[in-house]
Amino acid sequence: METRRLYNRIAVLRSERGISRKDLAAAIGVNYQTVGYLERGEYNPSLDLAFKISEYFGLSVEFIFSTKPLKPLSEELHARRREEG
Amino acid sequence: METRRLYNRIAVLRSERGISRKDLAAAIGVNYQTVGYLERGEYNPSLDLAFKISEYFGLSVEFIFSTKPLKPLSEELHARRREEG
DNA sequence: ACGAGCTGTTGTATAACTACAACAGAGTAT
DNA sequence: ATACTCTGTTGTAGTTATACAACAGCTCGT
Repeated sequence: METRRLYNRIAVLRSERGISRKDLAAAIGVNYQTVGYLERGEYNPSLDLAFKISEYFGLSVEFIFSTKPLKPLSEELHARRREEG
Repeated sequence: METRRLYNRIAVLRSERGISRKDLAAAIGVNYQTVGYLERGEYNPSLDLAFKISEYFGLSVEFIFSTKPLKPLSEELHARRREEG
């Protein structure tokens, strides 16, 4: 299968919560370099790992990972506030 | 990483829609035996493939795949009807 | 200036996923 | 009975994901 490159919000979510790659890696049970690979998009996580990340952050898989480039959270939230008050 | 075995509803969804493994495989761009492996839970899909399956059925990744054994759709729906009318 | 922690990168090795070919069994239709 | 489709299974091979070690660059605090 010609693997599509997927996009994700791991770096942002991690930074928002002020945790290091090592912390996240330990929490989800992978090597800390693996987190780096994922954040840089050098390869995609397995579905199992995607679920672990999703569970850790308490967010859906689709919120964290996407087949299309992700807009910054700040933009999305700001736009929503304008629209809906 | 000791990979967890994940559960999925691929076989049911496919059967509901009356499509064969070959049809599904062609639609999502994998070998038809791969669909068999996934349905039997012999291995987990990559996140990319999980997204393709999700897109194909128009259902969320979490609806199709789960870390815990999935209740039959019939049971879940029936229970909901009882509760909510 | 120095040490400590975080990040990016490179390299090698193993495990997991996917492709592909081949065959057997069950079911269905002709 | 024969042909056909679908499914389950086995085997081999290639690609991708993960582990682990090592090192360089950066920032921050001392």
